[in-house]
Amino acid sequence: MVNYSEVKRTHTCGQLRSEDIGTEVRLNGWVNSYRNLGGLFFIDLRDRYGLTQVVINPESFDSEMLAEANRARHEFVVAIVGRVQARPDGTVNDKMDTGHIEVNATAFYILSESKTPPFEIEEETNASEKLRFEYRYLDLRRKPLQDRIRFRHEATLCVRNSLTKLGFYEIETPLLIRSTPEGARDYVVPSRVQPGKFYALPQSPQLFKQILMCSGFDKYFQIARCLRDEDLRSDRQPEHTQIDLEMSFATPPDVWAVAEQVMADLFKTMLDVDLVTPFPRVEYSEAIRRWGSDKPDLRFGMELVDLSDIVSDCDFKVFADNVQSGGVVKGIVLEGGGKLSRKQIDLLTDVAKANGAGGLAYILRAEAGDKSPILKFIGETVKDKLCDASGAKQGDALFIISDKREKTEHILGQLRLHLGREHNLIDQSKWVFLWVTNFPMFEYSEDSDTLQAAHNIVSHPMEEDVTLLYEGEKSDLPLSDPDHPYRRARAQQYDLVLNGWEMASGGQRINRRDLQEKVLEILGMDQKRADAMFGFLLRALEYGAPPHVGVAAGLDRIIALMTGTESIRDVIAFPKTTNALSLMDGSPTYIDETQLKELGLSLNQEKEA
RNA sequence: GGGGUUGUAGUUCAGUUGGUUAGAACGCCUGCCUGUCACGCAGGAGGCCGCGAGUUCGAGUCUCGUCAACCCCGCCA
Repeated sequence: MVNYSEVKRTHTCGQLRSEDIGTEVRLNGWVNSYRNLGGLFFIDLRDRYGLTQVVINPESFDSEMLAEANRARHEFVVAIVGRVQARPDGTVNDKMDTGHIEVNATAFYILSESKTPPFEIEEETNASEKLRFEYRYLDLRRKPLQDRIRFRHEATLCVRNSLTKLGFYEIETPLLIRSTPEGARDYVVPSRVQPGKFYALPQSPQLFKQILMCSGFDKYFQIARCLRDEDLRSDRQPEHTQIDLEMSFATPPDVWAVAEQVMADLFKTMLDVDLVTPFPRVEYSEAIRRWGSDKPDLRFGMELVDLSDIVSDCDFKVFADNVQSGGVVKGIVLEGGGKLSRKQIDLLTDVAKANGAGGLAYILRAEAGDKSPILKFIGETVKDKLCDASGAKQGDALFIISDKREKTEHILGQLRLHLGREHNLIDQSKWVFLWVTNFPMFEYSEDSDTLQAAHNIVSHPMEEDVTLLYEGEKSDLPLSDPDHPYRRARAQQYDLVLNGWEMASGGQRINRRDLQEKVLEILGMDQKRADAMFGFLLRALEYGAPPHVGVAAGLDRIIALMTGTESIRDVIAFPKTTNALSLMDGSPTYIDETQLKELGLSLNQEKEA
């Protein structure tokens, strides 16, 4: 057994260049590949910094050590001692950063053996995620993952630097907090010292950062872990990381400027991309109206066109009646879509139906003439008007949805995205940021006939809409009516959207107890319950709470977008599956009876054998 | 909670109408090979066809259930 301190590396595997020729070096690393030519023997040694070719010449090697070198296999950890030399003419490898040199080994030691890995450690693997998650330590050895983890570190550092320069303090908030079961489901942690009671893991540091504002910490930020017990997606993990920040004596434009500065620094530092600030801003209502989404992807056009007026008294009852009863008829135009086949149209209809549409009307403007299943109902005149109004020209396709306003816009928004992707209308090289502002305070839930916070219970109403919160209780309108005062109230609440992804969300917070209580009341929370749940915040608001405003940005999504991957699982070292399992450590697990007993818990469900 | 796709060698996949001994590539093992870098050549080992029932003379293939991975809807203030 070799004494490691004697063979510890002097250089990394990505370091050596032609200037180092002649230097005596020691390298440590993993055997990335080996090529035994029957005597002459090559090993590519890998570490996080790169690859270096080691050549082993039997003539300069004692037989014992040669046998050892022959024993080396993929992923063995080895140490070599040798001299850097130029590669012979014609054997330079331009694909490698270290391709002009090699290390001529004089000694070789196996530091740690490896079983045959379950999948090959190479740049592009086609191993399933299931297998990659189970052996995440091997998956993480692959260059794309190494690069993304490095990128994430540097990006996070950049964010810390930017915010520090802007005068923000990084302050940690607790992980064990009280459960406030509004919104997402909490992960809970039983207390041993207080049997029967539970902590919750934070869905975000929201309330604590507001308390910090009350404490006078002007400008706060945190790279904060947030936990939500909800179903997963490729862009959702049970634990994700937010760049969370809050500032006092400020208004939304102040926070936008900070967020824009952080993003601009980040994109300049990491990608050498110059972002144009300030980012465009659009009101929520306008975003919905024009793109059918509160997070529109503006890398392509295809805006929604309102066609209601044209069809309000046409002979096609489906359209006319819908408009008469308060619905809308809107459309989008696919340029060059006039030649879509029946089958393609059927698929689009499926997309529309999956999003709640009853059907999908269309007009195909082909050379042979306009084709449309509704032509016989609407007639030539109305058809021409529809085409004119929507800008559908010869060769284009116009898709039309007729339903209630919200539903119509939602369906077309989804259809727009689908078409954008399907027909490659999205310029992948673009970074299009957008602030969507003035979200509604409340959202109506049809299931329970109640209102819910559209984003967050602490959002301050638009100043001019505060009175609506007090008019609402006197209103005769049902909550289901979009004209109810509560539903007309807008919040000083905004999202930052990048390429159709919600990247950040924030708002002006309520800093008065009475207003906060009013909002909680509208959300159906009586004073007692509000006090039990949010009493600590309400009390803090009674002792001089400064006006404050903040934002939280999803770090995982930012890194995913910046590194060009669709899934945030690719930028998290140890992600969970869509069933919230960690395949590597096998969590979650059952726990011992003694552990349960200590916590005062019993299961009402039989354990598996 | 609902819908979809998938599950066969270590890995990625093929496997006909239900029919003899389930194939390929890569990886792995052995041998040969002194300038390879996707090294090459020759040979070899390797299978609970996810799991459990059922139909059938006979199931990788058909049916039902179940588990898991991924995708979509719901959900995610």
